[in-house]
Amino acid sequence: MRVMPKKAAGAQRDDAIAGLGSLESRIMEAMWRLGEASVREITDEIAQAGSPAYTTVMTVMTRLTDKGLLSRALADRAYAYRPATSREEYARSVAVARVRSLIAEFGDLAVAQFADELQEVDPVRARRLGELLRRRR
Amino acid sequence: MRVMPKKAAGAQRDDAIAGLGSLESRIMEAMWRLGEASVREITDEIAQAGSPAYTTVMTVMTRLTDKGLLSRALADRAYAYRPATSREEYARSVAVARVRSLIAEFGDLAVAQFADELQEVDPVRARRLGELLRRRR
DNA sequence: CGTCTCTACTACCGCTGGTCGTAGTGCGCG
DNA sequence: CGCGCACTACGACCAGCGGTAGTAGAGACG
Repeated sequence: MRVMPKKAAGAQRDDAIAGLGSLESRIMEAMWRLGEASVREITDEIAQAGSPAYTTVMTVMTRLTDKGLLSRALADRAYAYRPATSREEYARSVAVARVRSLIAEFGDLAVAQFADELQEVDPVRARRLGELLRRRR
Repeated sequence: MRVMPKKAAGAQRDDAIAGLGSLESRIMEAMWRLGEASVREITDEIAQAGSPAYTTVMTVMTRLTDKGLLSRALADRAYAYRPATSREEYARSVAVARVRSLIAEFGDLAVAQFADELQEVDPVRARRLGELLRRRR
């Protein structure tokens, strides 16, 4: 059939967590909140804002499974999904990747900018980092 | 006409600098190397690897101009392009953006990971960062 | 058996970036 | 003076990603 271009799709890269799209983020948030859930449950859970269709949620959850962010197991008749990693672990791994590529790509510049930025934005954290680096040597 | 799918296109996000595509990167590198150049000159300059067609280079250079990375001025009959910013400036601005979003998104986690990673990958730079943070307070 | 629900499959949209062909335009040379 | 060459403008296609969703098919259940 001719799909009605109801709202105009397209990835909008907005509030997204880490390297995920906006819906992917919302779903992961819900998954971390619920721990284990079916597509139905997630659909209901994120129903307040923008309510995507059941099948949309399913498609995205399948993609998240392909990406290794969710795992699924048959329970009853529907799949029971659960996060493959904790939110913290995920955040950590993304942070590590980001930091690593930052240092790899920019080297000293990254270090200098990091110092500047941290100093400006949050001197307390800057102090803390100084401590960390001092203690560790 | 029906375009021959000669090689299959699609952005491949490989060796790319910063937030640019691979061809965009190669072109910017060449531009920074040459300082000022025409589409022809850049086409020749990057001709060794994968040699994109003249019009491909032109299209991408136009896009880079739209993005504000290049500026152009009519000289003789062809446009004379030049980098809008130095390589260093560009790298700096990208680094700033990356650092900023890293800190904004991950906060303490970013700081901790940065320290860890730097320590592991490059203790010398870690020491330098410690210096930077100490001196600045 | 008909209905409901869930999954699998398929497909479209918009955007980005790589890849070009074609048409139009202007300059210089024969 | 007119033709051809070089350059630009425009448009188009391709592929991948992420959001969006319809349809078909299979199993559960009344």
